[in-house]
Amino acid sequence: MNMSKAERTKAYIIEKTAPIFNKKGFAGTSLADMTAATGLTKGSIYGNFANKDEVALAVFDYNFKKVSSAIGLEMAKRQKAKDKLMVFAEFYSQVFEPPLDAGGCAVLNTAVESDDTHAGLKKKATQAVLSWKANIIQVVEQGIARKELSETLNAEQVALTIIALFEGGIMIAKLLESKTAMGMIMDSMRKMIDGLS
Amino acid sequence: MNMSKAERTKAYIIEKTAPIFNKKGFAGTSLADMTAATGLTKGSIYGNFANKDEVALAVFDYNFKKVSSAIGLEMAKRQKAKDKLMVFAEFYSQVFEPPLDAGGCAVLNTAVESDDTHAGLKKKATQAVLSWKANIIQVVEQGIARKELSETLNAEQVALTIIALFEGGIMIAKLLESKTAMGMIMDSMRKMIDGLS
DNA sequence: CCTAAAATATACCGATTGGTATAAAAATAT
DNA sequence: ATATTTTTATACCAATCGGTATATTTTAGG
Repeated sequence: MNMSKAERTKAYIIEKTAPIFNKKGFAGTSLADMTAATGLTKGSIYGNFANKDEVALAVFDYNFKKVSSAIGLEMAKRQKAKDKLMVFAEFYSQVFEPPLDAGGCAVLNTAVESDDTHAGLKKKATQAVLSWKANIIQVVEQGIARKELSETLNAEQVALTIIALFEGGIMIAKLLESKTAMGMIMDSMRKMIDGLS
Repeated sequence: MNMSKAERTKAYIIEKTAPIFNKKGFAGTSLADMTAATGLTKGSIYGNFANKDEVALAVFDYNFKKVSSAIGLEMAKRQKAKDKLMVFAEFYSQVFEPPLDAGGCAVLNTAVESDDTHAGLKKKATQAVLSWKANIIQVVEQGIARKELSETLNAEQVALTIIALFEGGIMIAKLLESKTAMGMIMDSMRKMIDGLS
C-alpha cells in the first residue's frame, strides 16, 4: 500500500479510538483516553488531526462505513425486494458480537448525543440516516416496479419504520442486555416486511 | 405547602437543570452550566446534593415521571386495550412541543449515554423501560382476558415493538428535525396495533 | 425580636481539560 | 549516505473540571 506514515498513523488512531468514542461519546472521550488507547502522545495525534472534533468525525465515518457496507453487501446478494429489506431484521445479531460490540450502533449513539450539542456530528448522523432511508426507498420502489410490491405502498414510511425499529431495538437490547428482546423486535420487523402488500 | 427551603431549592435545581441534562447529557453538563441555569452558586447546589450524579439521577426521575404520568393519565381515560396502546402512537407530538421540547425523550437520551458509562443512570433508564414494558404487557393481557385480543399474541413482543418504534422514531425525528417523519412512523405503529389479531 | 440552625455564597483546592510551541526522532528523496 | 522534510515526543499553557472548607446570610422557632 502507498500509504504514507502519516496516513497509516491517522488510520491507526481512528481504528483504536473508534470504540471509545462510540462507548463514551464525544463529550465523554478525553485526549487522555485517546493517548491511552493508541499508545501515542498528544503531539502525535495533533500532528495528524487539527483537534478532537476532527478525530470524532473521522471515527464516525469509519464506524458507519463498517456497518453500512456490511448491510449493503448482504443486500446485494439478494434478489427480491422483501429479501433485501429483511437484511435489517437479520443483521441485528452483529451488534452484539465483537468487534462490533464496540458500543452499539454509531448512528444511534451519535444522533442522540449530537442533536442538541454538536452540529458537525449531527450532520454526519443525519446523512447516515438519510442514506439508509434512500437505500430502502430504492429497494421498495424497485420492488414496486417489478410487481413484487403494491403501488399503494408508501416507500418513505416503510423506510423510516424499518430504521426506527432497528435503532429503537438496539437501544432497548443494549440497555436491557437482552439479545432476546432484540430478537422479538426484529421478528416484528420481519412480519411487517412479510406483510407488505 | 409544607416544603422547607431546602426542599424547594432542591426541586428548583432539578426543574432548572432538567432540560440541560437532557440536551447535553451527563458528561456534557458542567457545574458551571448548572449554576448558570439556576442562578445559584456551587455551594448552594452542593448543600442540597452530594454531587453531580445525584442531581442527574433526580433529574431523570423528574423527566421520566413527567412523560410517564402523562401517558398513564391518557391511558386511564380509555377502555379498550387497542385504544390504550394507541396512546403511544398519539403522544409523540408532545415530544416536539415546549416545554417538553427540552431535548427529546429522557429515556432514550439517558439509555444511550449511560449504557457503557454510568451504572446509576443506566439502572434508572432500565427501570423506566421495564416499567413501560410491564405497563403495556398488562394492557395486552387484559385485552386478551376481555376477548378483545387473541390469546396467541405475544404480549412482551408487542410491548417491546411499541417502545422500539416510539424511541427509534423520536431519534429519527429529532435528528432530521421532521415531525412528518415521526408521523409516518407513528402511523405504522397505529396500523400494527390495529392489526393485532 | 432574638437566637440557633439551616441554607447559601465566597474563595479556594488539586486534577484534568483541550491544545500548542518546540525539540527530538524518524522517514523520505536525492 | 546525507540532507531535508515529515512525523512524533516532551514540556508546557491557560481554562475548566468536580468538589470543599469556611464565612455569610437567611430561615424558622421560641
